[in-house]
Amino acid sequence: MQTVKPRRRQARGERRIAQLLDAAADVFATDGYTAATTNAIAAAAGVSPGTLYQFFPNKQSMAEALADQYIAALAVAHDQAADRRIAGVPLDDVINQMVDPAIRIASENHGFTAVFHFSGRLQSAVTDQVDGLIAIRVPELDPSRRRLIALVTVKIFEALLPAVLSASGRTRTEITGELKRVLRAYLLDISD
Amino acid sequence: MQTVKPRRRQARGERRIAQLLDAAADVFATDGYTAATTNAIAAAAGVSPGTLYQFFPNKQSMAEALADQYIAALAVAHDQAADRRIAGVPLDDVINQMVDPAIRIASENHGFTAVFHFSGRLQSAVTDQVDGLIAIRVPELDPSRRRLIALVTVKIFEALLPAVLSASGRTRTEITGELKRVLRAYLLDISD
Amino acid sequence: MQTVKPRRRQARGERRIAQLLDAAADVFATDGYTAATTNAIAAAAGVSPGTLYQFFPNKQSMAEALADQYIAALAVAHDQAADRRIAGVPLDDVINQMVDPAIRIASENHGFTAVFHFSGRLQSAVTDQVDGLIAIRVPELDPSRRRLIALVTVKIFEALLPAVLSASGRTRTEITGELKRVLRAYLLDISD
Amino acid sequence: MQTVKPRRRQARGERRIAQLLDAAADVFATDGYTAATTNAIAAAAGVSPGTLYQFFPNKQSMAEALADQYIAALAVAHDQAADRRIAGVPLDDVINQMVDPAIRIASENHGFTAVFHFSGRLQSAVTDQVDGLIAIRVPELDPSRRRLIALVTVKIFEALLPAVLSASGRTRTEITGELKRVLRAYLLDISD
DNA sequence: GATGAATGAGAGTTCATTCAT
DNA sequence: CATGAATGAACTCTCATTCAT
Repeated sequence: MQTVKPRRRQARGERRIAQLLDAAADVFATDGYTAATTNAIAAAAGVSPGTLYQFFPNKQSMAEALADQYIAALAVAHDQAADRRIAGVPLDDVINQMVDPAIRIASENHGFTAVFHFSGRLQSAVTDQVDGLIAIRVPELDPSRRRLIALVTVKIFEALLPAVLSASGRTRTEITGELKRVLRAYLLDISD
Repeated sequence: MQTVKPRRRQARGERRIAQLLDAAADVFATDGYTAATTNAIAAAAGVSPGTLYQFFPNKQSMAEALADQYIAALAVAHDQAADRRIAGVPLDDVINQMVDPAIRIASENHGFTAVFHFSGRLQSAVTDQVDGLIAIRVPELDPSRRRLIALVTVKIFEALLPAVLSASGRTRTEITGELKRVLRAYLLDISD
Repeated sequence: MQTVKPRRRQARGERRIAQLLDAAADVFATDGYTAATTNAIAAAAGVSPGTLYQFFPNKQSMAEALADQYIAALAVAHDQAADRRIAGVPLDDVINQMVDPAIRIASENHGFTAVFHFSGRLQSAVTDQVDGLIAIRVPELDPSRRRLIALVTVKIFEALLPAVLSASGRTRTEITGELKRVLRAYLLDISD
Repeated sequence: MQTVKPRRRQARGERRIAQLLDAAADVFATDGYTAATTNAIAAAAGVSPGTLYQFFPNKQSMAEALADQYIAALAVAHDQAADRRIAGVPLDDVINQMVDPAIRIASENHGFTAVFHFSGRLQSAVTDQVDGLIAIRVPELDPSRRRLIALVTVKIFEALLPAVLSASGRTRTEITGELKRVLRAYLLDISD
C-alpha cells in the first residue's frame, strides 16, 4: 500500500527524465551541444529551468544520460546480431551488422551525432564493440594495435555519420556504401 | 620605391594582423573555435579588444584569414610535389606527398584543426586537391563519384588528424601509418 | 480563489516590472532615452542586468511599456472630462481639460517627456484624443485637415512641455498660460 | 613672399574644415547628432579620424561650427529682409520673411534640424531675431514677456520644421501653411 | 517536486579620442 | 598636416546555475 505512492513518484520522475532527455536531444541536434542552452532544453520540455536541475546537475550530465541511452540501444542491436559474430562470417556481413543498426539508431535519435562528439563513454562503448569483433576475426592481432584499429574505425564512422544522416534516399545509400567500402578495405587490409 | 612611405603605415598594421592571427590560432587550438573569445584572442596578442576589431570584424573572419594562410601553405607544398603527380607514380608515394606535408603544416600551425572544422573554404581547397589527384590517377571515374571519394578522403583525414597531432614520437608514427593505410586501402579499392 | 497560488509567483514578477519601469522612467528622465543604458536602469532598480532582461527584451520595450502606462493614465483623465466634451463648451474649457491633466500626468511621471519623443504609440494616442475633440467642435472640417491640425497641436504641446515641466511656481503658470494661448489662438483660427 | 605659404596652408585648412563640416552635416542628418560617430564623419569626409581632431576638438564642436554657419546664413537672409522689418508691415509678410528663408536654409543644409536640437547658440540666435522683430511691432510689450513669446515661437518652429522638411510638393506647402497659421494666430493674439 | 525570478560574470562589439609615425 | 593604429571603458545582451516560494 505504501509502496504505491513511491512508485508513482518514481514513475513521474522517470517520465520527467525521459521528457527532458528528449528535449535535450532535440536541442542538441538543432543547435549542437555547445550552443544548446539549458533554458532552451527546459522550455522544449515544457518545464521550468529549476525542474531541469532537479534531475540533472548540469548540461554535461544530460549528454551523458543520452549517451547511456544510445549505448543501451547499440548493445541491444549488437546482441541481436550476436549469433553471426562468429569467426566464419564474411566481413561484409559483419560490417553491415555493425553499421546498419548504428545508422538506424543515430537516425532515430536526433541527438546522437551531437552527443557522440562529447561523450567519451559513448565513443568507448562503440570502440569496445568494434574491438571485440576484430578480436574474434583476427585473434592473432596484438591487442594494442587492435585497439588502435578499432579507434580508427570508430573515428571514420563518426566522421562520415553526419553526411549519411543529412542525406536521404539514393544519396544516403551512396554515402552509406562509401562508408562501408572504406571500412571493408581498411579491415581487409589488416587481416592480411 | 615610392611605395615605401605608404607601406610603413601598413607595416605596423600587418604586423598586428599577423600577431592577432597567431594569437587566434593559439586560442582556437587551446579552447576550440566555439569557446574561443575575441577578448581572449586580443589579450593573447597583447592588445586591447578595440584593436582586434580594427582589423577583423568578428571571430569568423579571423578563422577565415587563418584558413587562407593554411590554404596557401598547402598549395605551396602541393606545388612542390607537382612533378610527381603524374600518372605512373605509386599510390603510396602520392599518399605520402599529400599526407606528410598536410600533417607538417597542421603541426606547425596550432589552429589548423580547429579552423578546419569551421572553414568550408579550407575543406573545399583540400578536397579540390584530392579530387584533382584522383582525376589524374583514375581518369575514367565519374566526376560526381570522384567528388564523393575526395570528400570521404578528406573527412577521414580530418577525423584522424587530432589523434596524430596529439601524439608524438613512435605513437605519432603509428597513427600516421594507420591513416595512410586507411587511405591506401580505400583508394586502391576504387581503382579496381 | 484558486488563482491565488499561481498569482503569488507572478506577484513578485509584477512588482519587479513596476520597479523596473519606475527606474527606467527615472533614467530616461535624467539621461534621455538614447543615452539611457539598460545597466543603469537595472542598477537604479537595484537588480542585476539579467533580471531586467527576464522581463524586457530591450530598452525599446521598456519605453513602450511606459508609453502604455501613460496612455492609460491619459485615457482615465480624458474619460473623467468626458461629460464636458460636448459641442457647446467654451474652447478655453476644452483646452484646460486637455492640457491640465496632460501636464499633471507628465509631472507625476518623470519619463513622460523622454518617452513621448520615441513612442509613436503615445503620440498617436494623444493625437487621436485631440482629433476626436476637434471632430466634435468643428464637425464640418475635412478629416485629413483635421488630422493635420491635431498633429500640429500635439507637436506644439510636445515642444512646450519640457519648458513647462522644468519650471515651477509662477514661471510654470506663465509658460502653461502661453501654451494654452497658442492652442486657443490656433484652434479658434480654424473654427472661423 | 613668405605670406604665400601660410595663405596656402590656411586655404587648405579651410577647405578641410568645410569638407569635414559638410560630412558632419550629412551624418548628423542621416543618423542624428547622438548616433553620429566621429569615425563616420571622418570617413564621409574622406579623411582619417586623426585629421578630424586636428580641426575640431570633439564632436560637439562640429555641431557648433555648423550652428555658426547656419546663424550666418540666417543673418544674411534676415538682413536682406531688413527694409521690410519696419512697424507698418502686415504680420503675414513678417512671418513669411522669417519662416520662408529659415525653411529654405534648413532645406539646403541637411544638418540643420539635428544641430538645432543641440545648439543653444543657434536657438538663441533665432530667438534673438524673433525677439527683435516683436520688439519693433509691439514696442509696449514687457521685455521678459517678449522673450517668452519669442521662445515659444521658436519652439513651435523647431517642432514643426521636421514635418515640413520631410514633406515635399503640395504636402510641404500645406504643413508650411499650418506653421504660419499657428504663428500668425499666436502673434496676433499678443498684439491685442 | 515545480516554479520562475534572480544572479553576475562575461561575451561580442563600439567609439570618442590619442598618439606614434 | 595627415595617417591609421591603439585604446579601454562602456554598452547590450546571454546563460548556467541557484534559491525563495
